[in-house]
Amino acid sequence: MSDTKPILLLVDGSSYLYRAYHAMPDLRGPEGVATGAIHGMVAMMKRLRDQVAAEHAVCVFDAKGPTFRDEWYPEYKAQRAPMPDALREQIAPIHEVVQLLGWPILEVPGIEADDAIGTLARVAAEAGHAVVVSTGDKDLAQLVTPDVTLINTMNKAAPPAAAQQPPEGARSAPWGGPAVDCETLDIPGVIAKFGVPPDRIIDYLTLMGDTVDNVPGVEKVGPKTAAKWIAEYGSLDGVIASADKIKGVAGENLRKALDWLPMGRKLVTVKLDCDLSGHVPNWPALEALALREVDRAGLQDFYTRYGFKTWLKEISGGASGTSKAAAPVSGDLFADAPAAALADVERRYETVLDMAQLQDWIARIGRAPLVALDTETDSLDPMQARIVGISFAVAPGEAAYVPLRHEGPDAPVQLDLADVLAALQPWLEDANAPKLGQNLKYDTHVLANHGIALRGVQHDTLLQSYVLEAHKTHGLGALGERYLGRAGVSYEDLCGKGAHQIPFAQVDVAKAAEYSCEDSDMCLQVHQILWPRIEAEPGLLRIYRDIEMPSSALLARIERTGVLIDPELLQAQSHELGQRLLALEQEAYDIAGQPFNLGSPKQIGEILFTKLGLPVIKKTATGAPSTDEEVLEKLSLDYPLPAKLLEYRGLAKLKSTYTDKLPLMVNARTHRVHTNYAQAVAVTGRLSSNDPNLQNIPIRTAEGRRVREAFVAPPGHVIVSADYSQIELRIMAHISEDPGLLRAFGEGLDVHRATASEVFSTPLGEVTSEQRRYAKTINFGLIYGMGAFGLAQSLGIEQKAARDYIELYFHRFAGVKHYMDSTKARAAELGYVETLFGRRIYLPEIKGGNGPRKAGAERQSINAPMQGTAADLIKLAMLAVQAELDASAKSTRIVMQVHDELVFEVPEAELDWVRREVPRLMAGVAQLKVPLLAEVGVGPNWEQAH
DNA sequence: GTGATTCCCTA
DNA sequence: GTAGGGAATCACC
Repeated sequence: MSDTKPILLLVDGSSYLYRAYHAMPDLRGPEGVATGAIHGMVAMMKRLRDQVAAEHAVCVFDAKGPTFRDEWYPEYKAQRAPMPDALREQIAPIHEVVQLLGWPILEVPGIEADDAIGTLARVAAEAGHAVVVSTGDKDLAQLVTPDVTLINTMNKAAPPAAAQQPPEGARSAPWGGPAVDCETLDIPGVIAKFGVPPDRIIDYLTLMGDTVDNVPGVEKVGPKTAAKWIAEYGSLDGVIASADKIKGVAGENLRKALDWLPMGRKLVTVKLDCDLSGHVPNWPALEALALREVDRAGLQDFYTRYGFKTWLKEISGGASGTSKAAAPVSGDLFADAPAAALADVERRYETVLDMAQLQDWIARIGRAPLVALDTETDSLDPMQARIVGISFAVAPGEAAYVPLRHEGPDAPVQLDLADVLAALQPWLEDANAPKLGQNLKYDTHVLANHGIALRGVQHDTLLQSYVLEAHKTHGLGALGERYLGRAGVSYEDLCGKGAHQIPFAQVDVAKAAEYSCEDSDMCLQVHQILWPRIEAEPGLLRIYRDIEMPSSALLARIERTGVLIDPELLQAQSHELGQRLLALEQEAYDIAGQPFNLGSPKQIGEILFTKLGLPVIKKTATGAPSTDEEVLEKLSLDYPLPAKLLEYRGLAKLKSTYTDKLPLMVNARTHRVHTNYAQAVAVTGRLSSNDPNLQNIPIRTAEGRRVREAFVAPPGHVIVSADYSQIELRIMAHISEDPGLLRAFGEGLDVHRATASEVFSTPLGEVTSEQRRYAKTINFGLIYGMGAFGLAQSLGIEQKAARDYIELYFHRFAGVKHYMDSTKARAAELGYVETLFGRRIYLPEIKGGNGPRKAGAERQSINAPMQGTAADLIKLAMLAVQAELDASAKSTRIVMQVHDELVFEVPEAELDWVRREVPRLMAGVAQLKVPLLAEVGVGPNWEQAH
């Protein structure tokens, strides 16, 4: 594309409407009206203006009502769901604000946005313009010519006039073209993405069809086959001409579709000769489409009405608010607009190599209202990692990197690590010096490894993103991409990956500085976008400020404490397990008549089903005969080998995952095991634990439980375990207000027994253990959003019988039934569910998903509020308990959290206090309509503390 | 070496 | 039926 031609920017407003609506959280303005789509559109239109140096532009929308395609084909778009009300009511404001932002808009009755864009693109190109079409719709790839380029702004944005390099870190597509997420499509780009050139896109779409618009193609033909055929036969006509030569099911389907294809082609072809007179002044001249100045006063009013505080501040002349130095402006009103920040802010990154420079930066971070920091280290293990360098960002674009332990022939002489840390220590440890970072729990460990106690942590972008949209990814690269329009250099770009990875210390200092400064810088800028969004939502603010931020610091402390294990005991168990495995292996070989790998499901399948001819009970996802526990259990009733395999599996699992592994995880310095709690992984708000996972230590079997004997207390101490009793059922009772459940918990009954008593109409005292077991399974099923199928499976009964039980249950516990129905309905309406404390869990597929996915989302909508509220409660409990331990200067330490259980290491002298206070604090974190109950156990090890 | 598959441990 | 982490095998590069 020529860089001298004037640029016309065409925006496919309709395609972005939907995407803005679905991509944005369900934001609400001051009066509770939906603003998510408006917000998304404004962000995108602002960003587009910044990124494309266009003189002329127009935002095109679909008009209401039928178009010529409906006349050709009445079923056109017939499948499409009506526009959601929450979006419909945002259309008028979107039109308004797009115009206020200076854009001409175009909406022509009877003409779809695509056709208007196609026509404008053709006319403009003929008049000597370079045309940029911004759309999320792949169909428009057919418009691409040397003068017409497509960009997809929601994903990736780059000025189209610039040479198009795939972003660093983008993987090559299989055919060697630019990565698919580099969304600038010129002719080579289209070929790379679709496998066919732009002038064959129509043919390609015709073959595939378009389910969204309800245009059929050839059945079973997707992108791969369509591209393959076109490559082979040159064009759709070529494919049609060779239809009888094409083999297989696809060929048959093609022959069936031959009569349809001409109509399909007509429908997917964008019309390039629409009459826009009367809608574009002086059509076909384009002068009327000049991009205008923004209407400041109008925008001010608009932003006020819809509660867009950040933009309001910005347009009212306020700077970013964080920095003395506002972001340098490139002559555009919106240059420091959040969504455009990183691309536009001039970068002033420094590499600090002498003491004077360091002192200067220490002064700057001391003055700055909020500083982002990031440590670079030599290890991913937070307890081992040592600093290689550290960076700070004080304002957008202003950051410094202090290299400390870079090695190699080209590495410059660097400041002494100890000197630098000593100089930084007062600021790092100053609780009144506000700091932020991305996952500062990690940096807290790293600094602690050097004897520095990081304080003054006010924000963490990992947790901000998690609180706002837990279901998305929260890596800094992803955040940069999502909110700043660029991902930045990735760690892999810098260090490589896998076996080829080099230590950070061997990275060139200049590159390391760029990377580290960019990370801190991005973190600061992402914060400027996310923090206002959290602040604006009282529920989310509470979760973030009162739960997640303090939990992060506490988790760092718990991880650092670690837990003492007895490696010798585990090694003895390993040895014993090894002996028994050896024996089992031999027995299995004898029965099978040959040796085979007992660890290989595939080989087990061959022996069991092929050689020995046992019946196949069920198949795996790939169609192979399953050998899982349930299957082997069934088979072991009639055959000897499956029982051996079951026993082998169980013991092998214990040995490899636990008794072998845990001793290897003991930290050489502390002689303890330090897990890592991932705070932003589980969408419901739970923690997860890894390296090692201490949340899945066996308990179900006596065999497995022995592993817990190795989790011990040091001399003079005991292990105390405190766990919430039936916390999720209690939460269900609270939310549903079901009288039966409320009463059962209120009276302190055994809830499963009480459930059985109701369901089976049996007096409480006469409930059999089997009835109780059924009730317990039902209760668990309810928490998981079960259906009859699941219940039948886990009880081993007919689906019909399971359905009867469920019906009976809902009859007796009508409040629970009502809760299930209303939470599903609410989730479908809002697209998310909430915990008692206001944590949000988005369920995108409850609206958009297909059958099974939608059903899955409905189950999540039932489970997530319970699991999530339980997660909130135990986090609050941990904080409350630790606060009390600190306040009364106790030495008792929290050593583990296992979802509804807290494990403590307690000096014997504090045992009485802990037994009394911990359950009291745990029960007191919230006042529900049922009491919370925490049960305490004490022992020399974790097993005996239960 | 890497990623998918299968299996299994926890709340 | 919910939410996680992880080991071993095996086909692939």
